[in-house]
Amino acid sequence: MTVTLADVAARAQVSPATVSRVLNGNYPVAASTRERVLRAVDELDYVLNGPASALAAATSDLVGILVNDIADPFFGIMASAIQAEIGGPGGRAGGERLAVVCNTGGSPERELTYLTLLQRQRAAAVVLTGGAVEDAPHAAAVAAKLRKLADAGTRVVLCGRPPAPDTEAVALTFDNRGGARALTDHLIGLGHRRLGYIAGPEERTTTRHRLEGHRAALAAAGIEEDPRWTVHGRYDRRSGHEATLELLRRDPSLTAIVAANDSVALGACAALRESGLRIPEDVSVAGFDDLPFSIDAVPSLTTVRLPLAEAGARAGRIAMGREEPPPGGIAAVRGELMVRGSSGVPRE
Amino acid sequence: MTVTLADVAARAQVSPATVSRVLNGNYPVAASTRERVLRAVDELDYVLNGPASALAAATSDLVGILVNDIADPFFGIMASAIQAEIGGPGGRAGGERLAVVCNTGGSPERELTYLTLLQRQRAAAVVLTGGAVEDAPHAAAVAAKLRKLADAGTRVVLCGRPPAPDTEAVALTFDNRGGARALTDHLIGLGHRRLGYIAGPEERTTTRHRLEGHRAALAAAGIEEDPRWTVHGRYDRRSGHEATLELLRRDPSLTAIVAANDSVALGACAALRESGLRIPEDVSVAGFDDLPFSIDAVPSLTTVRLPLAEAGARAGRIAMGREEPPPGGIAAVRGELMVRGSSGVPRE
DNA sequence: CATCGGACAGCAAGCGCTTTCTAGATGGGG
DNA sequence: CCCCATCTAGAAAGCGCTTGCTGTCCGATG
Repeated sequence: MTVTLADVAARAQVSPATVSRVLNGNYPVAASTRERVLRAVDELDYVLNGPASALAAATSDLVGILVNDIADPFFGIMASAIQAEIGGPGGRAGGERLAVVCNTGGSPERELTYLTLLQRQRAAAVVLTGGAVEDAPHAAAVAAKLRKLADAGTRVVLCGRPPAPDTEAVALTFDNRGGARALTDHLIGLGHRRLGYIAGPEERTTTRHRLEGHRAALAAAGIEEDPRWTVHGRYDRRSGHEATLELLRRDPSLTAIVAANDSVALGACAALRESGLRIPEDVSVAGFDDLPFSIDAVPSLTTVRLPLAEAGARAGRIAMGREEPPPGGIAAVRGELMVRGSSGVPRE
Repeated sequence: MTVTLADVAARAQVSPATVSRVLNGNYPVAASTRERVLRAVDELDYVLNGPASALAAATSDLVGILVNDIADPFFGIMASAIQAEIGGPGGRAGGERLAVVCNTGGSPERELTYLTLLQRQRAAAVVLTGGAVEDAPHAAAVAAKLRKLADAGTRVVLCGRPPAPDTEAVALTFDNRGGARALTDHLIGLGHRRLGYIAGPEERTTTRHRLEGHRAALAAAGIEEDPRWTVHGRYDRRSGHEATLELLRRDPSLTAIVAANDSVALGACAALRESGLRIPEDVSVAGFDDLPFSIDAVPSLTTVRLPLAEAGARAGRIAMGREEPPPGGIAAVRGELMVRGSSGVPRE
């Protein structure tokens, strides 16, 4: 029924071993023989059996990319960059690898299951993107999994994620703390003293780091933070909308709102506008990430640009062994403050 | 080194066959035996070898999702919905499948290569999303590939993509023509007579269908189209920005601009604003797709909502054989006109 | 009490490929 | 002119799992 290596070998009048060697190209085969084999492959329309070769060679050409939310451009951009370097079809890399992205939906269990699935497939490499969940047992489970993957020869790279201790995983970490600090510093510099903060989900590292940076800026300026000024939500627009209304209810005198990311900031803008407040005359708004749509917002969004594509590309290259990992296996990727129209001098 | 089925069997004092049956659960195994096996699996931290079982069973649990651009929420939303139904970890489905998304970047060659890679992996199903390229040889090559995949037992579903003739592939097609028609009808109804159109890349089905719908509306209203009113570009914001400036240069008297999709529309809005034109007082703008950010634009975008998530979910279920394919293997998915602030009565 | 059928468990034959080791050529140097 | 180094191709042993078929044990049946 299906064409096998043996069929090709028969047609080309060589042994299966030779066909295999032609296809893998890592063993000398005479040019004439090679050509004969390739012709047979073509004529029979032969397609290598992936599982069989993975089994025999004890390695596969699968590379996994884990993302929290595939519908979010934040992850889409990174995934795209990673994949381009992994070299799926058409990539810069030579061999054809199946770069696959797995959507964890932010759930720790799914993350673990995907990791197991990739381990099961004997993946060549795995790149984990996005913040981790701050749950000790889960973190330990993930670390154990990563260790096992590394043992099995799978290269592990973390992109935009804190390092995993006791692991061989290379980590490219975003400097969320520093970016948030710079952002709030900017707002304080404009004269703001009462700043609302819409944070992400409580248990995520990204959430915590950004919040810490924000608070560090407040502390440095001698501003005592009012607990009512912080609201937690999800990393989406809707959440920003709701949280803003809540903040406004709690303290109508806020002059600035700092959001966990750009989507949240956009939701905040909508809520402010609906409440009859002008941006930035009445309230300044700031986001984080600098996704493509942020510059198109009206007014355009003040935010922190994260080099998502660059970091992803680098992670991809490291995963493929085409770039040296950073010393110590850890590198911090810095963000850049982008001051735009949504932030201004506070009223009064 | 690595733990194998045989190791587990030895530890549980049963034969490898029994362990396999416990793990696959499709053969009667006494409860006590099963428990003993599971304990051994746990103690040894055993992970099934995917390639080996795929080889032996001649099937794998891999499901491929092809998208044009993973960084575009249009595809992200569909992919997410498909994946949720495929049942990757945590999905509704029972078995654990590795749902993987492959980024073709809109390139026909990559698309083909990914298809081959999936065929090589003996994928259980493949879902192709997004418009196809209108190139006869390529279309034929894809059709041939899809036929081969189907022959090998891979279920093939097209989501938001025109049917592939002579193929067993099930197609869930977006009614781009109808949506575009309704959108332009709306604009004409408001009184617009000079409408610019920013189309997508020339050779894509989606581009052509939307443009045809637009032109049908013009024709029905007896409006003769000026060739200068159409500009082709890519499906991104930047393209919308450039194309709008070009349209304005060609004919400053345009009162409406219809964009190939929402991202393009946003770019158009930015360009109009920079040119000192108000939306919709001076120029109305319309998009397509109704992505999440469209409602947040200022003014919010008049567009056509495509039920991306619903269509993706359905495609996923069909791919898993959990839902009957539509009669004839083809179903049209209709869009819904969303009239918002960016469209209004033309000036003068 | 002998027999029969059902419920489990094991044997062993592959699945299609890779790779080590071996063998046959070939050709150049001593 | 023979031998050895160099190339190239083949034989065959798995890789780790699934599954058809064959047994075995046991309670139920006549």
